[in-house]
Amino acid sequence: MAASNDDMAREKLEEAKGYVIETIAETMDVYGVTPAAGKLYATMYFKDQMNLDEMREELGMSKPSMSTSVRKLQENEMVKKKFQRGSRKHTYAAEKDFFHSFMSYFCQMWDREAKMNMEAIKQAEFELDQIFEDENVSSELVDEARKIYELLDQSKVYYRWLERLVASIRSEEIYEFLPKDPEDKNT
Amino acid sequence: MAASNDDMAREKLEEAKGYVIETIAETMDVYGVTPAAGKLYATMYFKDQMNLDEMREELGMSKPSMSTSVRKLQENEMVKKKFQRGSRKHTYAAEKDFFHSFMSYFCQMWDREAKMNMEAIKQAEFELDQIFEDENVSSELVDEARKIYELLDQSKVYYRWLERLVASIRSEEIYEFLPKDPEDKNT
DNA sequence: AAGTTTGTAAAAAAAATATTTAATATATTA
DNA sequence: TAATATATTAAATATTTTTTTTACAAACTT
Repeated sequence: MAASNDDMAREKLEEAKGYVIETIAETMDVYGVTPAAGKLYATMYFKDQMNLDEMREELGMSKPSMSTSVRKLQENEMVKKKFQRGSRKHTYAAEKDFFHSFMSYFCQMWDREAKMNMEAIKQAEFELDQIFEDENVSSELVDEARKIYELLDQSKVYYRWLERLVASIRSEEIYEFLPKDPEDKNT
Repeated sequence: MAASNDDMAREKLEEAKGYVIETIAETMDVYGVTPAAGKLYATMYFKDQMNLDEMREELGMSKPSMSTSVRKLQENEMVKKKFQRGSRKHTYAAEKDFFHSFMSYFCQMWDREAKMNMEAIKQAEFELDQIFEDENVSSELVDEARKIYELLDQSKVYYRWLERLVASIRSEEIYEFLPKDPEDKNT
């Protein structure tokens, strides 16, 4: 009868993992990954490490699909490659610290958003300045240009804020304002 | 010759807007919208308000496409419907405060992520507890279950943090730690 | 160095998503 | 209330994205 208890326990254990795997996979779109990559990460989350063949086996998908998914997850620093001698298979481990994944992904996104838009605004301001410098332009047009200029100027406040947000997350300063675990006196 | 100067100025003005429109559209994927919706928002950003026909005209797309895009943008609170009497056309205005869009979109996403995963973890814990309560389960299996339990317990720290982050953004407390505009003494 | 295993790139297929056309519903005005 | 204008839904089409199949390159082993 001991085996039967263990069988039931095993089933419950797998069910427990199943709930979480499914939900992580479902919410991984927040981190901009495909369903396959989401499912893969969620699966790896409960494993110590996996190689491409184990992934293919576990998810029932092709190896190149695992290869691309794992690469995408590496870009977001949600998966790390483990160097292990003795086997020629590459093995990978899921980053289990969600704070790290959060930082890596959103900082990357926001950085890109801020930099690209700041650059575009700079170009736009260059054009607008030429309008302001030309004394023969009608005042209606100058007013219109000034309105645009002010709109862009205002938006820079946001992009600069985004950049400071990114910096405070990367430096972990943000956790002084918003502690990871307010109960825990150690963090 | 005055007209010529105005023509040149007009061209520069449109070019200036063009740079910014293109880049906003390109970076709008951060806010999880389609290219069409991104382009639409970027276009509306420089307008006071628009109706569906003007959108279709401006972007050269179909009206239902504008209808769906505008609805998606409304979900993220990036566009608001303007009630105006006299015309039976609905008109819409872009939210020009990027802080508001940031809040609306990310809080929605993170809220969903935290709530769904917390719920899944609760279900998983229920299953695991049954294993712990059964004295006939082998110690190997109990250990395995305990490892999972601890992993999930640790992840709750992150989800709770996400919830507090969301709350601090919605309440605007975050701007006490990270002011919108550090130069400006008014905000 | 040859043979084998593993990983990735390129091309093709499949699936998912977005867009349009056509049809319908809703709302406004007369 | 009927006529008309506008918006939305549904079905079909097109496009994009994801996944797989196939082919190739790199790395390890003997």
